[in-house]
Amino acid sequence: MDPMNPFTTLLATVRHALTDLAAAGVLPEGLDTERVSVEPARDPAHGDAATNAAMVLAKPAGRKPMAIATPLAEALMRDPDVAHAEAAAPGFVNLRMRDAFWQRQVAVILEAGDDYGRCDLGQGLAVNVEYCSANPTGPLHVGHARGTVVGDALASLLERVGYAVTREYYVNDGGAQIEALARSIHHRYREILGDAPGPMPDGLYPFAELMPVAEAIVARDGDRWRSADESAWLVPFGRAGVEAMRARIESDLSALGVHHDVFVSEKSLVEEGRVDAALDQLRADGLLYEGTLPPPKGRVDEDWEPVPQLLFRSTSFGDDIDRPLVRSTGAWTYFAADLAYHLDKYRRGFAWQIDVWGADHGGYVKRMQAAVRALSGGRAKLDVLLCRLVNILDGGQPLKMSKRAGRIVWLADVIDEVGADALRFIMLTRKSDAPLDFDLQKAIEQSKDNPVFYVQYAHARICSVLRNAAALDMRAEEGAPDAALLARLDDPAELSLIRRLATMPRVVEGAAVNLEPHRVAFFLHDVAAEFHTLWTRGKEQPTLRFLREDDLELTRARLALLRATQTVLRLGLRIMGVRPVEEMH
RNA sequence: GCGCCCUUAGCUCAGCCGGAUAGAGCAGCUGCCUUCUAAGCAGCAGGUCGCAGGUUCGAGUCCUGCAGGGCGCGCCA
Repeated sequence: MDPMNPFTTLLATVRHALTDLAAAGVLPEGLDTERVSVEPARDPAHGDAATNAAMVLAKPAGRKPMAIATPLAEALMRDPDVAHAEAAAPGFVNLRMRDAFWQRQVAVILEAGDDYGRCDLGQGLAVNVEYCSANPTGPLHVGHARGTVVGDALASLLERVGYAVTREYYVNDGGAQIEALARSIHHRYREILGDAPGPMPDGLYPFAELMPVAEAIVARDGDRWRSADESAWLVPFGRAGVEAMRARIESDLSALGVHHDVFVSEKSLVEEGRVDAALDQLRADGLLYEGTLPPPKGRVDEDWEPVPQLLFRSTSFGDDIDRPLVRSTGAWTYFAADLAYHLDKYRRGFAWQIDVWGADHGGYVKRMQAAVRALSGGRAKLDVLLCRLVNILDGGQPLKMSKRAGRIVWLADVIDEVGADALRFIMLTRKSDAPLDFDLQKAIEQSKDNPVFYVQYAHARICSVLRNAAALDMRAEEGAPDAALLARLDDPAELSLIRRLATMPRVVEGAAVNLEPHRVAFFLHDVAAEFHTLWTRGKEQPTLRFLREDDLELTRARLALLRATQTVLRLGLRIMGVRPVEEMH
């Protein structure tokens, strides 16, 4: 039960009325009211809210829906907050609440302050959100932005509804890509020493950001690695590269306002024997075997050779095919290390794990979920949020990145140009599995095509009025206003805005349980729209202006509404990780 | 061939664990700046919700099939 959510209040009211009807013999006793809900009315003509109670209970009660809806409406009419209740075919009960019910929400918001929209849905349950997790082989580029922003907003959202959230980053600091990093740095190293080693070979990293790493090695070690055997420098060069790139990535994340609680190193897991331990556990459960996988069907693969491998029986947990754990080189597969990592999360107390991945890893979801189920004995759950690739545009023209040619748009550069706020907001304006265009020009132009400014403008306008109020000595008071004062907020546009604000708790809950942070962005857009409407009406009709020197009481009421709106915008933006601005430039 | 995701207005997308007459932005058209910031507002126009069945009192939403698009399909991450 969430006291800040007026719709849960109404649901309780409806359930109470149903109990009364049962006591009066209109309904059977002991009906299951689990499916009864109260939702905001889509059409204002239907009132403020509607309940499906009569339709849901018709069958179990053995009554026609309208035979329940009619007495239910009568019972609800007795509630002092209900202005009107009526049954409507095929069995809705439409509720219109008294203005005071909505006006009270302004006080609820102001009393709650920063805690508005919080609830205990999560009941303190630990959840681990792993996101970004880019390989430490280079700085973050724009392609990393979406998953990073979505993961971070999701983490904030889950915190908001009462989960104990850990933000985590998995560092793939082992394996072939680190060797490639080491070789790339060695190539730069020889360049600096004047060896003219030619263009960066395919498969290595050609971008200039590795130069400082090589320079640091020259400064420290001179030319001692110049003609040394690869086996001598591969490890130290790789370590230097990982160290430098991890620092750079953390700085990129910091510029974006993202701060992970935990970084877990894949290399450490392997070195500590955690992979062996995870596989031992699976082996003990009879989930490992030596076998040969069938070749992929309908797809010609010249190189395919049937080879017996160590396999994990993931098909027992819903996967399509069993998965290999050891490469022909004898090294663990990435999946094997990931098994150890997810077991580690479970051991650290996370029965709920969320991974945010790029959509190109979609084929990986089933096996990882199977692994988490297997390793936890079915006690842990893994959700995977897939983010589709963002189309980067520059003035309407697609911008193709090419890692081989070193044509990469670095995240830090984008943040410098458009700002972290615009970037984060735009990344949250689409469902994560929907395509998303990100146009650098539009974000820079700050034109009206840029959605972040619409919301920030609303917040800035409110701040402007509050400043003007202070200048006119019509200062908004700190505490929550009383009912008599709030009763002055009786204009339809004001009440409409209040109703919108009051949906924030259910929007936040819905966004959290469905793992869809984008809903917050759409909600804020709607709030901003209602506010801009009210503002413009004040320009057209002076009696609707917020600051009325001829009516200080009304002014105080409207300032309270503005502060409540400001609070909702601020908190919503905070979930998205976007800073509210106090004025536009 | 198989798996996952997607298909809603001219374009880009919302649509709240099924709910009443499907919404927003952009593009187009018409209005609104001596007045708290016009980066805004009001209005007009625009949709067989890919197609066909099914479940249900009720389907854009759930199920099945089909079509189209995206991603992926042993020892890359």
